[in-house]
Amino acid sequence: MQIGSKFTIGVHIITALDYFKDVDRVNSEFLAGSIGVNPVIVRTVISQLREAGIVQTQRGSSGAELSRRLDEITLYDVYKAVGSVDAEEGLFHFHEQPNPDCPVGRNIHKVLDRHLAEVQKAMEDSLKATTLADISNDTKQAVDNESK
Amino acid sequence: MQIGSKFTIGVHIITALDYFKDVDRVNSEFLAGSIGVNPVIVRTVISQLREAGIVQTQRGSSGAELSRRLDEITLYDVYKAVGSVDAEEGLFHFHEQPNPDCPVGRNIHKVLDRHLAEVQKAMEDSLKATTLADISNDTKQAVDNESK
DNA sequence: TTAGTTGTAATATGATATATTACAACCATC
DNA sequence: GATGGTTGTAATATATCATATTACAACTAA
Repeated sequence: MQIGSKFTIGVHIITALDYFKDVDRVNSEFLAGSIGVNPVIVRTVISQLREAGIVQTQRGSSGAELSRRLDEITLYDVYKAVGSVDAEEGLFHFHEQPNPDCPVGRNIHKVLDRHLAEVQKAMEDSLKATTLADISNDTKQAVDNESK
Repeated sequence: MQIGSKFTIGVHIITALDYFKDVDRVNSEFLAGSIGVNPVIVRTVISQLREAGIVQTQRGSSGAELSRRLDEITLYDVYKAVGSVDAEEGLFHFHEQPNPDCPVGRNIHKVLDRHLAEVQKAMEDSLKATTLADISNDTKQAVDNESK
């Protein structure tokens, strides 16, 4: 299994919105061209970023704007915004019908859950350690290095 | 998305193999009954645990045996054994066709990958922190507490 | 020899991710 | 205020994957 590409698409969108902030017509079609996906996917992800307060948009007019500074947006914020992992279900899918008539079956769930919640937290905390400013800077530097 | 239930099924199997080690006929059907899935799923997961050197089995005869002590088996070992996350692909699915004609498009992948590899490592390291002995002990204690 | 079991292939089914079409609502501008 | 471009979102299609199920050969224990 994998965490869906909407997460990396979200990061790509934000990075591009900053990179091309002085360029006209950075619309969903332009972004879709850079990302390599359908424009509707871009609009969907942008909608989710907007609901999360990360970008602002205006219907009918082109181009989303960032609502916060890049160093105030973490990978975790994007991950949450696009719903990479369902908040109810969690990262790990537990088998759904352990047998309540079996001592192991009726206890394993709550025993394991405690540990798995920690694992998920470790992952999410790690996502919080990187900001979109880091990604943006790394990207600009990579572009600079190309011309050498 | 979620990490498939084969992972928690694997943990359940190992816990049950230990819990019922003195019981006869702990075969794939018995385990399937405790877990609440089809016996073929159990046999498949046991096969993967065997390939990973975690259990031993004998064709035709009932009951798998643990190859190592519970405190020498971590959640990470089970996660790896059942292939919860493809080793090639990684935890995060990157959008596959970023545009090489766009400076962001042709650099975002390698920039992000470095950070995402760290996130995945944080998750996996956290899985290493719990052993099956922990799960087993917690389960036995939960069973003990039931009779109070 | 017989009954029970494992290992695995083959297939079915359902869920989910992504792509695509379509269109109403909206904006900027001439 | 008419026009062209755009967003937001619903509806649908398609492909991939997780899980379930059937089937059976290989094997073991008695």
